[in-house]
Amino acid sequence: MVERISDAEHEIMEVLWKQSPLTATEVADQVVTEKDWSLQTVKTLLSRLATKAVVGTERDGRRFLYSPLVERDIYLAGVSRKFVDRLFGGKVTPLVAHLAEADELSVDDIREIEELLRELKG
Amino acid sequence: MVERISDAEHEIMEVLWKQSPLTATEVADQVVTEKDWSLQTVKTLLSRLATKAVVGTERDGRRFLYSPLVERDIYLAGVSRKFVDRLFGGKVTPLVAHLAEADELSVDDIREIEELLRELKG
DNA sequence: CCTTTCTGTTTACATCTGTAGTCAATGGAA
DNA sequence: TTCCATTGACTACAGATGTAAACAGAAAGG
Repeated sequence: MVERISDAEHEIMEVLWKQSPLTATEVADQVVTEKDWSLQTVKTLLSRLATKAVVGTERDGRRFLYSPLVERDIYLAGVSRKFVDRLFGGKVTPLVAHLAEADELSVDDIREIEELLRELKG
Repeated sequence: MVERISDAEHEIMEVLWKQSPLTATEVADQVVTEKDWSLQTVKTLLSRLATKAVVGTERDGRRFLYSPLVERDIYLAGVSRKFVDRLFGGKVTPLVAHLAEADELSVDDIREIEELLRELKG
């Protein structure tokens, strides 16, 4: 069971999933292009993630190098599951239906998903 | 933009979406079959939802009748959108792919979704 | 050597959440 | 009329979260 990751923490994880290991400063540099957090904030988030054992630390002289300990896929799977369970009674179909009705699905999306499903069956 | 609804609040909303208007006690009775919350807790959650203008109140003598002010569909659409945006870069296909890979999709699910997509195109 | 600069650690603090307890008014039972 | 049960309002309080400042040790520059 992966520990819960908050929204802000998730931003940090995305950076590390894209590239790692990174120092706190490097993470901050990446993240700052999106959000406007101070270096301190990024450090706090990294500590919290380290405490949760979601990122690992490796000493490099006087500083740390941070890397994810949880794979993005594993994490996403868990989160998706919880999401679908909570809002759609565990069924994916209503979710897709919903996104479709809300015009969130383009024709291309539909084609893509159909293709995907075909592969799944094959 | 619908105000953020917390997990506990969402439970309450589900009850009201199923049936409304209801008194606090009635909501508590419904909800208690699932969760084990005290009446007080339910009342607090109802107040918070009322403050956020997500449920409306209508006086009925000395008590209130509560009803949702936000449609379930609208709410779900918003939440789904945010979810897909945040975790899958706004694309639904990766989400479906993900659920599929995690064996979350049964053959029946796949058939259902295909059917749904067919209708969408038609 | 002393001062500045990195970097992690500690502390802070407001807001949100989950989960109630308490209070005061009020309406119904006796 | 007196008292109890019901109901909303107010208060509480710990843990999570977002957002950081302050501090302390080390490294590097002068």
